[in-house]
Amino acid sequence: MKSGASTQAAGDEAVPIYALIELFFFAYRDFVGDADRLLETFGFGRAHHRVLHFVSRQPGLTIAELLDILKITKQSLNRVLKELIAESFIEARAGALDRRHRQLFTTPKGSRLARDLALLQTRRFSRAMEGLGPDGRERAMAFLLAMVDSHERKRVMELIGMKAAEAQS
Amino acid sequence: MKSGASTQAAGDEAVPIYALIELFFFAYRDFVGDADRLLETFGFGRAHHRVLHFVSRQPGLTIAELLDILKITKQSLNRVLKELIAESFIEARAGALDRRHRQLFTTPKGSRLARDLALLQTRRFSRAMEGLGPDGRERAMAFLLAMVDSHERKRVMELIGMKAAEAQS
DNA sequence: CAAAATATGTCAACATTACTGACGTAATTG
DNA sequence: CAATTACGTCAGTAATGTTGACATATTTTG
Repeated sequence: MKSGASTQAAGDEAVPIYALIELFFFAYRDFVGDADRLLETFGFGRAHHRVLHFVSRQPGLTIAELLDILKITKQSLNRVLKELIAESFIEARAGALDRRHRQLFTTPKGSRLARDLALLQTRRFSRAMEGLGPDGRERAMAFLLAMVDSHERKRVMELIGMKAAEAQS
Repeated sequence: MKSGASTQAAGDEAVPIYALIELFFFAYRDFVGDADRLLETFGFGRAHHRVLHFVSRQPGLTIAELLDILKITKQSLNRVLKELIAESFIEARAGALDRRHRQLFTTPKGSRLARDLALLQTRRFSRAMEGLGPDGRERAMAFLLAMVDSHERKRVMELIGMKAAEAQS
């Protein structure tokens, strides 16, 4: 058995990489914190943010498609979606082809909030990139993509419009 | 005004970096998912994980110090801590110097679970690193550290035992 | 066309994790 | 000994998630 290998996949002598575990925890906490503060001023939480984000990114999304992305139950979605619709951040129309479906769209007000939230988070990324050299962004994307479950990776790449070639380091 | 700058910090024409936002979201979801599944078999949640993790990393931690790391209220901490103590994953002893303090330690059982959880997450990191070239780990750490709030960065570096020199790209 | 399947909405009950506020107790400090 | 500190606990509330059951509108199928 090779000792000191970089992968340390063996079950015997593996040493936890505490630094990465804790960095990921703190980085994500501060990342979502940006959005949390803005959402609070509207009386919204993270659940509202996720719904607003994916509807704004994929206008015309149906309830079923949204549930599949968020992986929550329809009862759970319904509460936050109802609030977003009641306060005119999102609009639901009967499906164009199949009227049983409801297609979701952001209103101008909803689009603006979604964009403001995304820009807050973009700002944190941009600042982080400043100290990371010219290929920092590609490297960060490759790292994050590699952290995603392998069977979900293709779907995530489609969602973000990433070409397969960009995935390689 | 410089247009097309890589930082795009200006308020006018900034374009959200959706790819990074969404990758970070999915990567973190799958990362914590590993631990969630193991914790479920013990009837524990993420709150228990965080407590167990930091106590195992810093034996002798007091309640106040733990609250400061987790940034939750003592009432919130108390419930999960009580369960972890009741099921002998964590032990609380009166403070060595000041008996008002309670110092927290993991039991052998608690250490084992903490280690298993950390190894699950380490495994995901290790696999991710395989496709990222030899300096993937340093690059990932630099990226994540740069994503942390600047005023928290020093403290996080101390916690993970990172020297200042390693922070530069 | 009637029956079945599909997409969604809704009601009820419950769990986890967080919060605020108030009060109690033990130990230390001045 | 009085004040402060560290912690525990009780009560009430909120956000987000769950399961299960049932209603409604629409489309598809036999």
